[in-house]
Amino acid sequence: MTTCLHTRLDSLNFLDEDDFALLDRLLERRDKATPGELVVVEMQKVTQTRLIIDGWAYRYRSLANGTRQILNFLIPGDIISFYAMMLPLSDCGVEAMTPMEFAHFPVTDLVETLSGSAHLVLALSWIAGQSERMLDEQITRIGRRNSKSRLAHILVELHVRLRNSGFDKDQACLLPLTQAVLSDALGMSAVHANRSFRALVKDGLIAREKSDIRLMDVTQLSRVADFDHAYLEQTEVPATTLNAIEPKLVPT
Amino acid sequence: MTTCLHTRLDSLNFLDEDDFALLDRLLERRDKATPGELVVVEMQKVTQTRLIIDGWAYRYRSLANGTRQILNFLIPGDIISFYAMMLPLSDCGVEAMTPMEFAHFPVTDLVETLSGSAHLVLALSWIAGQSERMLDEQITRIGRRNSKSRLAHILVELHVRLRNSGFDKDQACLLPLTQAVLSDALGMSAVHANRSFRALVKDGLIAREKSDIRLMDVTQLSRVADFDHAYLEQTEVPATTLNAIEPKLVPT
DNA sequence: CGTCAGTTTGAAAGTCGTCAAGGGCCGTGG
DNA sequence: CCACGGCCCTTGACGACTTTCAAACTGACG
Repeated sequence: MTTCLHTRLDSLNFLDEDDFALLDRLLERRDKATPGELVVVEMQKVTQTRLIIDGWAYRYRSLANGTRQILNFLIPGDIISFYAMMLPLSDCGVEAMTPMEFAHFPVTDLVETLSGSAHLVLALSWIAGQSERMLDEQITRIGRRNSKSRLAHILVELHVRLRNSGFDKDQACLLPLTQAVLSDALGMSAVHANRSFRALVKDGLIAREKSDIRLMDVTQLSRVADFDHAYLEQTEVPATTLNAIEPKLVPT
Repeated sequence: MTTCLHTRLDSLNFLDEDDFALLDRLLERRDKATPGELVVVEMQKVTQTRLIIDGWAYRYRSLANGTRQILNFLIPGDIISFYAMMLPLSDCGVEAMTPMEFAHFPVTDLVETLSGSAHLVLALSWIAGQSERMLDEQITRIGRRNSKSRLAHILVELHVRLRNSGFDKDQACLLPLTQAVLSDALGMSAVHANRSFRALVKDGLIAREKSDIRLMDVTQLSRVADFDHAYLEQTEVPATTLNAIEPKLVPT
């Protein structure tokens, strides 16, 4: 049962069979969610961490004025409520966008598993570090890009993330995003999101396919978005870091 | 030598003397930076992790169009380049805003220290989790708040963070921020930042003090900002999480 | 065939950025 | 002591970008 998480972690090239065995045991219990379902409720206690096997969700925050901000999108291979072990009260909600399947486990199991393998600590820290970079990019996108390039940018990011999780070029060009969802993610009104959307359609860069979006020309989209691939690069963890933990695993 | 990090971690109530001893050994080597100095350069290899002892900095990204986005502010007790152990190429720069002092250590020392204490792993994960929440809030701020409440909001956040790091009420009301810096952090033009600033001054909520900002009425500012204190709360790590690692430390 | 969610469009109003010019404070050097 | 430059703040006018409101359109589905 190879998941998208396996695909991402494989590229790190340092996890051995034992690590994957520990991981697999953690991922045994499965669950499902339907579109619109709240996987995590805002301001509520969270005791489970989840790994997305299939389907899309988003993490969001509601504001007092009735609007909401989507913080980021969650796709297969992403972890939900990773920090729940330290911060059990969720500051944001998670809503399923498509039918979903995920593995779930109590946070205590996660802690136990992590204390069993320094390799896994590193691997999940690497995932956490990548998510932080995506938040950085989300901030930059909303803060300093105009609406058209904002839209192009997030589409390219999602495409690249899908590719990194093992989807083929074609699959990674079909995104289950409505314009209302995009507007909440990009910090703009739905009407304006539509206008930016239309502009990209007119340029032949994207197209609507039912209620999905198809990327027609990723290269050109990257250019419009001024997209810098570096922040999502599947960089290797440096050997020096790995050496620093080996002595603890195999005491001489 | 009690640092602001100690103050923050003390409130967690689960680190023992040995943990602090390990930590202190990590923090022995010190260094300084002057205002405007680049502590971390964008797109360059990072081999050191730092802990801010004193002074302010910000983390930022430059864009191709010549603008930049400040991602977050770094104050005493904050860690710089925590993820450098897994992602050695920095995706953002860090610039000193005031004279700074920090502890610095090679990332390998950090990895070694962490593999020596599961408690410290949790403690630093807790710090990392908090920073992620602040990034969430930064996204929400820029995406879904108007300029006046955006400004009020970040000022209150910085105030609360300073209090959490051990500064007294008065110290935590004097922030070394120029309007140009604020505008880059809030995703607006310097001119517009000034207008929002003036509006808050006129209401008597803030005042300029040389090139610093003084908060005159934090309560009222919180109201204007629609500030929700929950995301910065110094929550305790749940006992169940702590229990989950104990067996590994003291095998029966 | 009606409903519903999602999309599309226009017009008017509001927010925000750009350009340009001027002011205050402070440290340096004459 | 004063002049000068540099950095930061301030303000007005104008134009660009974005939101809001309102109405209509489309395709999927029972």
